[in-house]
Amino acid sequence: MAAESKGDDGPQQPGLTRRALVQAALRVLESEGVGGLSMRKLAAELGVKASSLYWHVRNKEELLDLLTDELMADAQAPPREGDWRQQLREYCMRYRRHLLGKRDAAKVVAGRLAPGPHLLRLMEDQLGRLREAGFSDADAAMINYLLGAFVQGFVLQEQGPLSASEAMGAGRREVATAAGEQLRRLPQDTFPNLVALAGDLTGPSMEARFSFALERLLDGLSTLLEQDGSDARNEGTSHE
Amino acid sequence: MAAESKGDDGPQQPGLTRRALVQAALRVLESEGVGGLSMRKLAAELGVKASSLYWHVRNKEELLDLLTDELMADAQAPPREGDWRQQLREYCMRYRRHLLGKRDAAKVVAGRLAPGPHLLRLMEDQLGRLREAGFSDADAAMINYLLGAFVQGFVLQEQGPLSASEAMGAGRREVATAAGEQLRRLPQDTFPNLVALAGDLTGPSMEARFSFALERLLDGLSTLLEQDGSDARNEGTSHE
DNA sequence: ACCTGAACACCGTTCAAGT
DNA sequence: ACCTGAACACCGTTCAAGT
Repeated sequence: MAAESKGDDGPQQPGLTRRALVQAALRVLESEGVGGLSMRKLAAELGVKASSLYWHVRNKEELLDLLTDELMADAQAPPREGDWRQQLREYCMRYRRHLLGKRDAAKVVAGRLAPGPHLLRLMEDQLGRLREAGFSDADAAMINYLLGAFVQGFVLQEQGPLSASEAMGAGRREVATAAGEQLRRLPQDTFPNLVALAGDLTGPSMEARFSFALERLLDGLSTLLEQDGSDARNEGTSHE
Repeated sequence: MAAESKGDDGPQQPGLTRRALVQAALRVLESEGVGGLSMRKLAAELGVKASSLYWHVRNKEELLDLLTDELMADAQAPPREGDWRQQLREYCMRYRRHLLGKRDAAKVVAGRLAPGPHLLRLMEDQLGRLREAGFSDADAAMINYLLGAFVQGFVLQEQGPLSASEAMGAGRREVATAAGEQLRRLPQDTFPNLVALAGDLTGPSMEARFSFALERLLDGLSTLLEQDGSDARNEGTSHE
């Protein structure tokens, strides 16, 4: 597979492109997970020895940087329909779905802000919508960061093993109800709230948790627009 | 250091307690970072061979579960003064400071929800305050989860290398201004917003970003309380 | 310019064997 | 019951050497 499309940036085909490297990394990630993504396996996927990779890439960190951007390659911005709130909601829900769709994506992306071209494209688009909605420049920049961190952090928890010792074995639902039982059995005099809210704490799906958090966040953002609808538009707080 | 206080749960001292194991792991984490925390180094810290550890702990995952809870051992709930908003703000800021204070804490804790006794203590306390503030049981449970995920996700980004290839080398400030320059140099016709907001995107400190996000979140939570201040208190939405 | 071979200094985990 | 020795199957990275 992966017939080498000769691309538009190189004069000859040296057998191994950075592009090919990253694509192969993507395949290994999908099939082996982040724990199985090693330089040696990646080399094998490319029919080459591990030491060869270091000609194209400084080290594994750099490879992961490239991979991070590649993970965003086919992410799509939502349609420009509805108000800003609807659009931001769609942005976050799509981003979450996108990350959930690629194996261990959140673990790769996790605190890796190195912005590649694919991410820049999405940032550009989102910033435009935020400014059109009436957010100040400073607020738009903050919101853009905040939403990314929010979704990434959330999916990280969602993709990781719920209770770590149960990494393999039981499904999420069983683990959750088991956790609920455990909470209910706590000593009621020292943990009255945990006992009382055992069901509320362990019942909601990740879907529901995400949705709840997102709506709260959007509520919070809307208060930024409520004051001044006047002409002092792009002079919001300056966050220095 | 670490004279073996004999504790209250074991009849004799077998030389190696789970407690001692975790304490040693904490020390190795502090001195070597999460990348340097290996079973072999941990064993060495305890004056023992790596294979011995597997008598006390199923595998490294379990060790990290225990470590995760131990990282919360000396976390403190904020004083009960001010309104709910002030208290929740303090909760989040303290949690952030706490994680920032322990090397690579966020990376260990990251999607590891296995709740140990220390975390349970904090949850119990926070849930109590949320209910007293007037949040429904379902909302209180959601908020408790949400705030934890929020702070953890945020600190993860903050503790990781900003731009990954610059893991070592330049300080955060230089990296940020360099990123700003890079944004400003983008083609203005395809990235007008990134060019215009380059300063707003790269200027704010992590402190400011966290603060902004937190206030937005708190704004969003307060809208949950604005409707019904009446008697239908603990009958909020049910999030199933 | 690009790739290999061989080595270095590591990993997590298992399991028979010791005491 | 608790710990060790030795092994297995891996890692990331370097660097002289090949072509």
